[in-house]
Amino acid sequence: MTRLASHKVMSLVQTQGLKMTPQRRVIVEYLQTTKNHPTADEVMTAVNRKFPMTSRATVYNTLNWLKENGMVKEVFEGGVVHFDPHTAAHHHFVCNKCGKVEDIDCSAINEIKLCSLPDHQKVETMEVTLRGLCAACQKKR
Amino acid sequence: MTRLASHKVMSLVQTQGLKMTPQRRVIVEYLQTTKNHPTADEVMTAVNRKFPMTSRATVYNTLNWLKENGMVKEVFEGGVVHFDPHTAAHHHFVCNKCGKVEDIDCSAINEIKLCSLPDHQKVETMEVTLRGLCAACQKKR
DNA sequence: GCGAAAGTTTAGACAAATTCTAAAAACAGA
DNA sequence: TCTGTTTTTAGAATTTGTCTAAACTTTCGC
Repeated sequence: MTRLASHKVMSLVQTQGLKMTPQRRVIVEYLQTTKNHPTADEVMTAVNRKFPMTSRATVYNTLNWLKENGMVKEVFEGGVVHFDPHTAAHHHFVCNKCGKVEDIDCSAINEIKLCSLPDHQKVETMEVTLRGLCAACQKKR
Repeated sequence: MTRLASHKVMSLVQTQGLKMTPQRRVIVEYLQTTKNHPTADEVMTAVNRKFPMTSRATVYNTLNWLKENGMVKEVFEGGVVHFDPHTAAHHHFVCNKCGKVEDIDCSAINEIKLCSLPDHQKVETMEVTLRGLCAACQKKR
């Protein structure tokens, strides 16, 4: 369940000769504490609660930088791009009704066995997306 | 390997009290024959070869209507939204190098067994995304 | 601490993708 | 054919994301 870790961000900043700014700090903090997979817009809103002048460019630059360095993953669910700060191997559950995306621990899914692929592709990683009804939407029925 | 079937579209049209127009027919035909996962823009271009006046709105309306009725799936590849007319249960292989997406037949992946989910979500469908190197990119090495 | 060099942020312009709107056109049934 | 409804169309509007140049911070040697 490895989440985005501050010390990793700090060492990235150092080894790349970058600077740690308050904006970057707040974006990383928000990603660390959120339970969801926020959209760029949700990150924007959260950051603006602390720094009302933060521009879209800063949010996108920071998210893209984190993404390029493997600190967050981009996921597409319900027609919208989300950012997932949970980068260790894991899977997703998407609610067909409310669109919410939840992390599913690797251990919940038994070993997946592949038969040989038709085109002999070399598989490096695999991820499973489950779809259905989340707990909350089941109750609403 | 079920692909978008005309008779299913026809019965959708009937049960929903809609009309089968030439534009809808051409969009469905294009989706049936393409080997790829086209973007909305590619569908637009294809349809305009037969009906040069077809507007964006019509293309998007039709694609969204097909999507809402489960006749096509929206997939996100290389930062762009594509439409996948191949709706029977199947999986995807994404090349980490060239970004190409290939359909993987269900039979290539053995039964996936779920342990009980932490939050008791009700799973309806599951799909696997494999990532690695496609045949072409392996050769280029 | 101070100041210079480098990296960063900002606001707004820009671009692409998608949705919305109002009027014109096409369809299906009487 | 007439009528009412559904569709299509062109273009405007919105959304999402990128780019730019000028102003501003951070870092680091002094």
